[in-house]
Amino acid sequence: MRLTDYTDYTLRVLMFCALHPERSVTIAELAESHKVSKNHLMKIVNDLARQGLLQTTRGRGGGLRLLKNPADICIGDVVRHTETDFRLVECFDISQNACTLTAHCQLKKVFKDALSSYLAELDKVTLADVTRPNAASQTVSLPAVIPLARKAR
Amino acid sequence: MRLTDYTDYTLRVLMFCALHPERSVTIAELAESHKVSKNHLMKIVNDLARQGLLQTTRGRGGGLRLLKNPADICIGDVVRHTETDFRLVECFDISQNACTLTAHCQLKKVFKDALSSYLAELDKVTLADVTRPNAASQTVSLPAVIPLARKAR
DNA sequence: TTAATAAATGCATTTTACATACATCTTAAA
DNA sequence: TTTAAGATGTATGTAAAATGCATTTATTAA
Repeated sequence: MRLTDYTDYTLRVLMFCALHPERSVTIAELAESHKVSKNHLMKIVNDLARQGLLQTTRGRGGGLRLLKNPADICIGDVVRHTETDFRLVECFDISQNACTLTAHCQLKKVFKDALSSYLAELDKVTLADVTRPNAASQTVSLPAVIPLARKAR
Repeated sequence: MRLTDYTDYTLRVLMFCALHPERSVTIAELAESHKVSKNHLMKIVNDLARQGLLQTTRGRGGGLRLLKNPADICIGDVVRHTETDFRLVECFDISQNACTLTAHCQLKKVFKDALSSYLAELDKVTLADVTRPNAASQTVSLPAVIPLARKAR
């Protein structure tokens, strides 16, 4: 039960862009900064662009920019997109349901509820929350009255 | 983000035993009934025995028996034992922390809270709840006044 | 006291998802 | 028209999980 690096990196790409709203960020820069395969990041960036979260520009001087306000990007939604396999117990997958306790099996619901609860927690948080300069343990999404760090280094 | 089959089977072993409290259940029987590798079940049963959840008896007439009341076995605890890798984002693992946004990174807490919320949901449910004859969507643990199905088939 | 049955254990192999690497193409700007 | 950037597709590597196999140990019934 763990998230993929893909999800991890996706969040980092978004965070990095959110922290540098005044300029274009390149994949090479991200790869360097996070010690990650450039190729892997390519796919991540591409997916984010298809989702409409990032604007990408090719060619010299190109790079990435956030297309949405960080306060409008919810962590739960990002994770829903990047994590493809939420299968929890076999009964979840009706096509290969081999559970012989079907009549009694309430496991489905139990894990479904747990997953909902997990995602609901992530839904409380936005990209703005996790990139806001450390106001320790302030994770609940507030109206974005606190300005984002600009030109922060 | 998915649970392992190991966890899945573990729960099924426990459920099967809970549904047949009057007799010993064998691994062969479980393997047959659930179409699962006997070898895999061996390890699962062994782990459960070490945890004190199952009593195992070798030799002719041997098999498995639950050592606890199903109402006292909480699904959350079972999952905590079987799922070993709860790593969610890299920052979780301090030893290889390569996050360069450390000052800003509140991701850790976010995912930690989500995981807590997930497990808390599972903690609400016991083995008795999920083996009780289908009183649909009755998943909250009640005092075990409702007798378990006996000699049920 | 031996044969049969069942679990325990250790090691080997297979499978699969994920991660990474490589090659080529397209786009845009200097 | 060259250079810098992303886009895309394919191939390869890798590690965890799942499965399989062989041997050992314990128990009981004949």
